[in-house]
Amino acid sequence: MDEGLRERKKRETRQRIADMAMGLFMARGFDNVTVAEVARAADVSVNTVFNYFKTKEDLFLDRSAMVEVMPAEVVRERATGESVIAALRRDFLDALDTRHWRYGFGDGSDVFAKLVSDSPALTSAMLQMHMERERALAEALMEATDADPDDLRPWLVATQVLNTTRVLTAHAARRMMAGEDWARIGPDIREQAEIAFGLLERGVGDYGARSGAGQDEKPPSSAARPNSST
Amino acid sequence: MDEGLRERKKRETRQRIADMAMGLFMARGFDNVTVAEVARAADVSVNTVFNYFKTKEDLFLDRSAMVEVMPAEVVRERATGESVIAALRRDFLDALDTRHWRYGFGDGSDVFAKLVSDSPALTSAMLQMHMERERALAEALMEATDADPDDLRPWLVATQVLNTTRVLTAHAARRMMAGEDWARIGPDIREQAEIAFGLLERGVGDYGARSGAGQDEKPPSSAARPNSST
DNA sequence: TCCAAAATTAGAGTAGATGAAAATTTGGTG
DNA sequence: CACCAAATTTTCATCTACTCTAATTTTGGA
Repeated sequence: MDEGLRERKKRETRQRIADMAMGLFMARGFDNVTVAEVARAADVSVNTVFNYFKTKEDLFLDRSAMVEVMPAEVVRERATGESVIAALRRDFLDALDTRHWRYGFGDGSDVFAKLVSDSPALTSAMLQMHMERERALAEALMEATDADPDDLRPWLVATQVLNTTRVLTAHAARRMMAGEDWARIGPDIREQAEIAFGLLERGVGDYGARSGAGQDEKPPSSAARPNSST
Repeated sequence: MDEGLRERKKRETRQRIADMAMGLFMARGFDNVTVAEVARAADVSVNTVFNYFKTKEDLFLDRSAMVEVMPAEVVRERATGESVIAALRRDFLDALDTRHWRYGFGDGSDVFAKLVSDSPALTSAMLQMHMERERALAEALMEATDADPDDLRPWLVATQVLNTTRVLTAHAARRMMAGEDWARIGPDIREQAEIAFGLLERGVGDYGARSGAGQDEKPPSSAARPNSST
């Protein structure tokens, strides 16, 4: 009773389309595959494809769309006394250790990333998804802090933390795509993550301040200065 | 000798196309105007339009594309002893005072913003431009700090500061679009900008940390705590 | 068995974009 | 001035994503 034959067939059809699409995309790149080809491969009409997926990009993003709301969830479920940054850092480092795909650390994340970076359309779609994540996180932060609508801090914190993880993820992806071994990448990313979240928590400070002396090369000033909390 | 007749005509044609396009977009919205209409209005063929502008979006962004590199320039030309954040804050506040369009504070920026927010295609194009700005700023920061390619701090700082200004600008635009008077918006934005750049410089800290007491509402802790520098 | 709703398909059309080959315009030269 | 070669524009043809409407088929249940 839970799911009639009709519902099941629909789900199967949708899945078949998505699978065939992904297969073709992997083999030949997103832009080099037409929706018509996907339809043929899935043995349906083009209209049926667009019936299940609003755009061609959705064929690719289908699953990853579920990750969209996750940072917001992490914040909502954080422990008492845990700061927003602490919660998100914990989540990020956990994903790093377990090589979870929610931050692009999964095993096949490199081909995924290459597919995206090779296609302007997909890149654009990923950006939109990123904005959606920001919005969701900002809303969660507004709830969490009871901020009034004109307080921009939820939006600022949301964009800062999500762009931080985005930069970290992108860097990891770049190195994975270059064929580097995860045994080397993982620890490096962790190190960079500590720095990155440090910048977030304790601020950028006088990063890049020009002084007479040559302390510019790797400013240890702000990033490394532990001046508050924990 | 500086500019032959040929060059001048090209420039004029390009300008005529862009002007006609902008006029139509303003009047009827970006998505409701076809390239064919723009071509007819400018009295050229569709292919000529695409000869001058790679995409329809470029018809709209033409000029604003020049703003793309500006934050990077500001950093490159900052004074000795001035930190990156300080330089960009100075530039931002200056634009705020003078209502300069480079941060969307110009007089017609609201219609511009409305046009963008009403069109998914334009919104997407703006996001791409934002990423390009980030890349340019990150490169400038890499130069400025002599960072090696695997140091992510330039990228982190770049994305944080540019997204900060983006949030501030977006908020101003929203209120301008709502018809609010600049006399009210301007000072508010300045106030929010102080908070925002403060978060950047001194860090998010334990923003949103849940404690037993009810100090969550507007956490004065991190944002307001002057714990380092200047 | 048959009906009504749901799912799929067919068909026509729009818009952005690309490519190549004609046609026109332009700058310079004999 | 006449003419050539290069640059510019136009014309024409084509592709692809996507939309809409009207058949057509499939399905669940009476």
